[in-house]
Amino acid sequence: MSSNFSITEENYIKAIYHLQQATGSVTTNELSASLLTKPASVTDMLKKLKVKKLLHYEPYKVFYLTAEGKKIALNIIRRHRLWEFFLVEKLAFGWDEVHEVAEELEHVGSKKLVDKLDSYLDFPKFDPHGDPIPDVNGKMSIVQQVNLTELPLNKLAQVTMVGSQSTELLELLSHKDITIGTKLEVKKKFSFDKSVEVKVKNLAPVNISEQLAKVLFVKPV
Amino acid sequence: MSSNFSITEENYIKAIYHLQQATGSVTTNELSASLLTKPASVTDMLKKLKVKKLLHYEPYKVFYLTAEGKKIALNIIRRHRLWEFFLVEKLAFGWDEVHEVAEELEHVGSKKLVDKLDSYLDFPKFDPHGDPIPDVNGKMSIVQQVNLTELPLNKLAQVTMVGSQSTELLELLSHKDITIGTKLEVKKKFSFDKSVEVKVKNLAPVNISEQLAKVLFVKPV
DNA sequence: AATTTTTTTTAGATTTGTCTAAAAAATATT
DNA sequence: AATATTTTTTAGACAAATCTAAAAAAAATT
Ligand SMILES: [Mn+2]
Ligand SMILES: [Mn+2]
Ligand SMILES: [Mn+2]
Ligand SMILES: [Mn+2]
Repeated sequence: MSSNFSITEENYIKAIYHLQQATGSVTTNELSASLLTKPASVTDMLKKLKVKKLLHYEPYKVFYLTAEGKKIALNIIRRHRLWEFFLVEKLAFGWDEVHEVAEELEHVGSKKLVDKLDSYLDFPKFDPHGDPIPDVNGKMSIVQQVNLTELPLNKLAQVTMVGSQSTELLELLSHKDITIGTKLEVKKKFSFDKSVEVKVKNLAPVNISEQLAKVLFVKPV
Repeated sequence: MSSNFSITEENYIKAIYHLQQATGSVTTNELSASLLTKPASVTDMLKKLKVKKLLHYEPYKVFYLTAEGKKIALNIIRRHRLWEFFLVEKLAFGWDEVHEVAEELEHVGSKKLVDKLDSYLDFPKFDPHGDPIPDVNGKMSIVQQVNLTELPLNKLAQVTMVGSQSTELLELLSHKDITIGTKLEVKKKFSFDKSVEVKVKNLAPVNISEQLAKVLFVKPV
């Protein structure tokens, strides 16, 4: 039994979910920008999602998912992240290559497939980018994490999440020998360019630019 | 890079391929029956596939895929059967449960995904029903197989393919301890009901009805 | 060879998701 | 408070894939 919603509807639901994580609600323009469609198309879909009781929506107001809408969003995100995990762990994809493929796989709705995949992967809690994977009930692990720029000096911490999935970021992190899970300490902060000197394991310290630090999230250990 | 064709187009292409395996060409009515659509809808799509140079088609004539159309069909079939293999071998699906799921997964077109999946599965040559899996170049293994009803007495043979994917067949075969690969010999043929007595391994002989024998294909070893 | 039946195509309508252009509402600026 | 700008919605059109009903062509029957 595949999902009751079209691929298009699922993509809207997921996009609304992600956007409303920031402020609790979304605007037409934000959503149209995020989906690369025109605001007029968004309005059409909002009406449709309202009829299906997935969205709280009144004309000219901000909108947000109903409890049911959120449940469906979490299920799509579950599928997306499980497939990303599969692609990296089993098929040896790089984490910069998995998003587009997962964007398609996430729409295969068979519950049996998803739950068996979850079990096969040993119920992973985080995807290759460090984002939490909702479990079969939609529950996700919350990690008490901070941006690397906010980590105090000499406090041992572990990289938990990256804020970008670009090939360029992966290249840079590979070069610096940093992945999700890497333990590090900030040894020095330079006010001139806001770069930080970081010690990874027992290796020589490496310099991390402000731009890089901003996309690295860590959990003190 | 996903496939250039819509899911609908892919389903038509694949259906045409399977139907033309029998006689080399297909009719509008055959195709509409196989896809559960109306003949008028089929005609529309035939014109579209002709424009895309995937189909040899003239109004009121039988039609068949071009070389390009066949290539695309084989690629879809490759994806379908690789996913079926994955579902049975890795996710512990029964072979009666995989078809519908593969029907969706086959439309995820990423070449990298398919080739990596193939490699991960160790380049399987046959799917769980014994159907050959096209390789990356569209080549399939041909098995010299005959229907069980045509196997001579006392000739050792191996089950290579099943002609149905129903739960009922799987149940019956499991009960008789027969799967793809099982070695057996026909010991006796009964003309009254055309059933056959078959010896599997060193077990006591089992009786196989005419209906069952007709969906079992074997290769003499 | 003419007629009937079956098959296939055409014509026109419908649904989903998209767009552009214009109107309406909300927000910001003077 | 009036005006200008931005945001959102409406109106109408279009492409893809489907349908029903009718017309045309092919095949089968008499
Ligand atoms: Mn998607
Ligand atoms: Mn991810
Ligand atoms: Mn399909
Ligand atoms: Mn199969």
